[in-house]
Amino acid sequence: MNIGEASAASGVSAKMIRYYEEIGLVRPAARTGNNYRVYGEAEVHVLRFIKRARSLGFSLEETETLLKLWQDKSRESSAVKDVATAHIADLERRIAEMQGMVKTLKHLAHCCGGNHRPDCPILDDLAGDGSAPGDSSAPGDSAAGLSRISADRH
Amino acid sequence: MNIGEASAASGVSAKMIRYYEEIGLVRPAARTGNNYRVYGEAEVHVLRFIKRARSLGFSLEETETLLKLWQDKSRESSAVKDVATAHIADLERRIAEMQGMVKTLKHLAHCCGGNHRPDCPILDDLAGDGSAPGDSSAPGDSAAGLSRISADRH
DNA sequence: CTTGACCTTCCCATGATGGGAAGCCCTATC
DNA sequence: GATAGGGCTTCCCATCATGGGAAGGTCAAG
Repeated sequence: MNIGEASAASGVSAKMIRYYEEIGLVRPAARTGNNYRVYGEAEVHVLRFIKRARSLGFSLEETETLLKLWQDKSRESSAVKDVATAHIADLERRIAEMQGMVKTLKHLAHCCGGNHRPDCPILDDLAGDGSAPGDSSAPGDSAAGLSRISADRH
Repeated sequence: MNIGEASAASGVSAKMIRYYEEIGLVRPAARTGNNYRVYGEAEVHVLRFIKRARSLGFSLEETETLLKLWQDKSRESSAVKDVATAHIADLERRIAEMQGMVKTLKHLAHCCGGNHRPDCPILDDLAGDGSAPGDSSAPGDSAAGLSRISADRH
């Protein structure tokens, strides 16, 4: 199996398969005479394991841990559960963080007329108080165009 | 005000203030004779605006848009509301995605004994079927140590 | 005059992924 | 046999937002 076929069989892009090999997450693939990587069912199985772990939000580092536990037949299931439990806690923390943002934003959006008039509680909140940006001493427009952000996309 | 004071007053690190200037999110600060950046209240106000927008999860690109709207006195509040609404939708999409992960993980963790024995439904799920990694034809351990991931931290 | 705390610019790293160039290999078609 | 196309290789670069740190200039206090 070439890398393209292994990619199709595992759902991991060829680019990522090479990357996983480079960082040592998977063992270096065997090579044919023409220097092509060759894969068997076992390697594809490992790639699918990684793919599944990634889809559950595990980092590559956590995935490495899980992969080692998977291959360690004398593992204790508590070790696996610990990794999963820590990951759940991390996800829940991030979910709560984002839910807080959503709550605030929904409140602000609800209070915003969303019409042709300029008064906007969303901007008022972002500004901290209700004042406009350049009212005290500055020349006014402080955003001079995000050239690097908006233009350098290709 | 030097950059350190502006940083303390705004909550934005000096590193980030320089970066925001570099990418054009904020106007280049005035300089003193010794080439130090100087900031006034208006600039700090802008930095706080950015800080608040970031804390609500807006990207720098979205923040740029909001900043321009803030400074555009003839804006229509609907434009601001549109940005916020799109961001809320994005957050909710990501929250739902993570909640799906949590749901699956909690189910698996619930089914896992978490004891000294090796059988583990979490690993079984990641493996797709119930088989072990190297059972078909491979030499066994496919994770050869994530040297780049685990060792190169400094 | 030294020390320490600032400031400056410049380069590099993160995490996980994609894009793309330059070049080699194989197969199918003309 | 030549050529076209597609797949493979390595290598470099980009993302997004942020931090670390080096090398060197500047300033104020001791």
